[in-house]
Amino acid sequence: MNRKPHVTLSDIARQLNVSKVTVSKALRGHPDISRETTSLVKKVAEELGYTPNFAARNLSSRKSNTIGVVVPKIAHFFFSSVIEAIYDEAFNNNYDIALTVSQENAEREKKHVETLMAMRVDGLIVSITQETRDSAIFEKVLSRNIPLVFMDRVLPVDGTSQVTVDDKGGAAQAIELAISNGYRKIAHIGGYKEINIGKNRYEGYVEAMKKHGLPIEPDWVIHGGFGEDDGYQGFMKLYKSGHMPEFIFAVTYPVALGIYAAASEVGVRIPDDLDVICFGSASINKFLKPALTYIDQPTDNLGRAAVDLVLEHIGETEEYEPKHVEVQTVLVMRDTCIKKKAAPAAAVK
Amino acid sequence: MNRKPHVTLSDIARQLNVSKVTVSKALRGHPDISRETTSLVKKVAEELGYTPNFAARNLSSRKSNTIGVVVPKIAHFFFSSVIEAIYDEAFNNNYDIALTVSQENAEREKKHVETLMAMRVDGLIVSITQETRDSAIFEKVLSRNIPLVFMDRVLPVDGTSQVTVDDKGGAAQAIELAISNGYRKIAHIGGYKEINIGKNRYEGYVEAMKKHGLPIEPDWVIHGGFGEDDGYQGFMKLYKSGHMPEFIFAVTYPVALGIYAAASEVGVRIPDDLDVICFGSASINKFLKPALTYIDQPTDNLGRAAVDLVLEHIGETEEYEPKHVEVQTVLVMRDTCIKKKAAPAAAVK
DNA sequence: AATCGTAACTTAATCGGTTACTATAACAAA
DNA sequence: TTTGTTATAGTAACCGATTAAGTTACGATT
Repeated sequence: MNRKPHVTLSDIARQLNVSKVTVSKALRGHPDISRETTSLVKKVAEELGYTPNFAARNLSSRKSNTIGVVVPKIAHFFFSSVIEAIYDEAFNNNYDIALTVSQENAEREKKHVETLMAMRVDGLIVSITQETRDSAIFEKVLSRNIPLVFMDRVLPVDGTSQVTVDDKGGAAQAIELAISNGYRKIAHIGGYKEINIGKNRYEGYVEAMKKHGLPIEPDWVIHGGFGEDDGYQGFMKLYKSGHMPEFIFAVTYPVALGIYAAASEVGVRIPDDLDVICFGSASINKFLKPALTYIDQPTDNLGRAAVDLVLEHIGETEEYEPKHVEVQTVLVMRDTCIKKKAAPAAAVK
Repeated sequence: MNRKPHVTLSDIARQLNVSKVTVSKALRGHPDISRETTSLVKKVAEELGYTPNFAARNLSSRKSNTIGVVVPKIAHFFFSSVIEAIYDEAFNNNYDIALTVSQENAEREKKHVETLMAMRVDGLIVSITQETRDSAIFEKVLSRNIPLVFMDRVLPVDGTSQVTVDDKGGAAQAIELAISNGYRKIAHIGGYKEINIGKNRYEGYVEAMKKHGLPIEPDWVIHGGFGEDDGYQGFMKLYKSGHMPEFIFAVTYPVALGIYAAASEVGVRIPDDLDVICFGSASINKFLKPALTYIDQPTDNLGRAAVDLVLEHIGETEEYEPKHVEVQTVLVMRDTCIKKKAAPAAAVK
């Protein structure tokens, strides 16, 4: 492709017989330049079809006005919602977003962080992959003094800020509801224990169980990934053991869907034979039969909080104080996790 | 924030007592530089923690190695899937993606295109908003000789390439299936006629109907947006008219979901009282009761084809030839749009 | 009248690379 | 010996902005 040369500040300057600095300042509304000159410059810029060159601007000003984002997935209700919020919040603050997708692959994640550093992003928002264990690359980010905010899925690295969901509290709330509805045999199909959301949701489950003096059967706690397939496998493991619980707390919405799929395959009816609750949701939940009762993660708040927090850090001139923002969850009642054993043969559905 | 100064080529050069050009070339594996020097340079770069400065690189090389993308939505199965494919395909070709989200807002869309031009993206992939009618900004892109590929939702602009789905053919296929299953009273809740996907799916419907000599009732064709709410409203309009069809072809999956919601609200049973088919799907379709039979849009192919096409255009040295790639659809049978009126009281489901 | 302040610009340097030439040495070919 | 190649590296200019540090003119101040 042969490109037409782009219009530059100098082109405008030449046309008006002023210096390019004058043009630069005028376009940025700098008070040095008189009203008339400014409007003249703007007029000519428009006529010539001037488009600023961000590379040049970033290079000389040493900032990109961009926030780098690394997420493990996009085609997933939780992340796509959060990302939409991030874009919107950044847009409202006149910041650009450089989004990258790690595909749950730690190596890609590392590459992306390097790319974003090369772009000299002003700050970074990261949600780590399922498999991320090494924090070296993030230490490198910190050593460059680039504000780093972990979102939802965090790695314990000193000096980083975090925006998370109250995983423990939300999980406990889910279990409390199940118990108050009469369930005792409660299983948990959870995520990896090495990552905060897996660990904390599991702990919330454990705490609530203990609080009510309920035993935690080792084979009723299954740890794995956060996807549909993990839910499917988890259910099958429980099912094949022949030792079925009456209730399952699923670590994510996709995991719950996997449970639905597996259950329907082997003829286990939800919620009659087995009841379920889960952490997170999706827009289509209302079309699910039965619709899942769930612990809602306010994706919009999460995204906005993450952006606000990096921006805050970017604004701080000195070493910034790491901060931990925790977003509260809300229990949303739908068709599952309902009262167990209503008056026999008189259940008013 | 006070940032540490970044390591530059000159820092490495000084350390090794060579010129920065040598370093630059070495790092890029230029044959000018000997094996030993190259590996020495790379070693020192590593030790010093060198991170290239993309702004500087882009500025002097006059290319960004980035493809700009503008989509109307993210938190939507179709787009999030396409975007994931776009990211992946770009990654495999060593290109970066600059993603922007217009939120179905033409004004934002325009701003985003301007930003991407300012970033000097090497090419552009755009899926327009529902409301985009003005092509001025896109003409501007073309006048700069920046390859522009419209994806899925296209605007008729000379000189642009397109990657679309065979909307007309897919729609016709859906109608054919309905007719072959015995339906005659077929309605269409469609999108805006001003935009290709709305227009072509509508035309596919019309053609198939005409081909089979079936009348098209004016009040059985409803044009609107592509969201859930549009489906809900569309159904309600049909319902309130008292003149109900026996079958609806929905222009998108969300529209079909809206129909489901409205139908269940007023007690119309799907597929018994009213049967439905739609264009597009979502990963959760299998959990829907009844699961929708649909015209599948191969999102992965779409995304990859779009990237491949821009890259092809970017690679062309001369004026490029606009190209139109059409991705084929696949009819996927699920629980709806099944044979009507099977042998009475003997329907083998 | 000398000094000052300020509005409105301009000059020069710089950001961190890349590109297009140029230079040098070593060795081969003639 | 002369000329030609080739491998390897260096020089200088430039990409298109921004920033810091001057200028200039002119009315105000004392």
